Amino acid sequence: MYEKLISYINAYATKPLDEEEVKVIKDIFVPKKIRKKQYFLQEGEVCKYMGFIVKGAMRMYSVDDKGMEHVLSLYVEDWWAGDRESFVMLTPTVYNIDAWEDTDILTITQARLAEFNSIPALHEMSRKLDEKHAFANMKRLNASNSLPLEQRYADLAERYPDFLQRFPQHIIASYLGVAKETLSRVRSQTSKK
Amino acid sequence: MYEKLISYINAYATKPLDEEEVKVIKDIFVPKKIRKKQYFLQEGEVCKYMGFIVKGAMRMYSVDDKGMEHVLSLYVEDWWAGDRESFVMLTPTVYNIDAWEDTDILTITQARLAEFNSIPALHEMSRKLDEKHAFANMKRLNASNSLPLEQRYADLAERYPDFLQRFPQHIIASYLGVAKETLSRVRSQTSKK
DNA sequence: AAAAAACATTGACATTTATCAACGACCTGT
DNA sequence: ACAGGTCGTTGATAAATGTCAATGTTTTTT
Repeated sequence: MYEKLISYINAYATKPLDEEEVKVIKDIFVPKKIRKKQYFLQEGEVCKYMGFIVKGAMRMYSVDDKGMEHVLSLYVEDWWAGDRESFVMLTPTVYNIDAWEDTDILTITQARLAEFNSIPALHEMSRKLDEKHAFANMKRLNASNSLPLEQRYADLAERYPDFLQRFPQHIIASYLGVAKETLSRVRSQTSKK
Repeated sequence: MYEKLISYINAYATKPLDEEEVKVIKDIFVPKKIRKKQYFLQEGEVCKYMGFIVKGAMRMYSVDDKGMEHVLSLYVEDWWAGDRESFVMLTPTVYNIDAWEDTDILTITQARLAEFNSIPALHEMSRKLDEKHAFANMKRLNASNSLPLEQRYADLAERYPDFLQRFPQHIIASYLGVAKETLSRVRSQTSKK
């Protein structure tokens, strides 16, 4: 259960976790199971936990005026699920996160994370994650304004092939910011080439 | 010159800077002037400095295959200019930043910032900035997929009225991810109501 | 096994936005 | 003062995407 998390943290760290730290990590991260279709986070709540996905798949989405869902993030193994803004600022979230498959996660609260800032590798990872998210979002934003849909889909397929395997096309379409019919047509056009 | 930066850092800090720390800050941030139209950062370079804008206005943009510019960020007083990804990872940037007005900035290098991680307020601010950027981009992404342009423009006008004053409309249009003609038409429609 | 739900595709059509071109207003540097 | 650039607007048209509806398939549930 914890091996994945340990090696994930070490991958981000300058100095790997020592035995003592590993013990602490095992202590402060609480395992949970989220069944398919169940919420991990709901609009209006404060995001109390960040969750490291050991096994499974989840999605984050918002719901607009007309009740339409807009997928903002997809998560599979080795990703973190949660709304960092809500988590850090303790403000109510405007997003929802639910499980797309039965999912095992390791959760940590803000209080416990702050408490163990003393573990440099953990701190470093957390820091780098923020940066990584900021970049990733910036790039998506840039792409959505400058690249044709066909290319954005191809990029996604290359970069995160897992997504295409594990989420249905209408979810992928929403993630790319287009109607499911549009994605369907772009795909059929592309495959004819 | 430094007052703006000091109070900016304090605004983010749990514990304000003490005198000693203020002295250090003044030491490690180097003031620079960037004249209108000059580059602060160019595609292909590593972003060596993050710059706190004391006075002036800048923009970050990318250039696509066809030579079109896409504005990703706009900066005025009290904002940070730079590509954090490049800055932190020491990788070449794909963005350009240039001055839209004559600009005074306070710059800091990655080495010096790391060196003074010991100043908690500085560290805290840097951390929170990452989060803030990630959120802001996430929200823009969400908005661009779920809100009509008219509303996105109205939101921008309300949230950052400065931008509309200080950048021409074709820059604002690019920032919103639409052609300048489209923004022009949306504006004229809106004003008729 | 049957029924229900979720999913993907296709067609017809409406809407939004991009593109290309032209024009005039307004800076701005010399 | 004027020449050149920047800026904003408008029109005509094309392209991309959204919406609505129908259909068949697959998957899930009972």
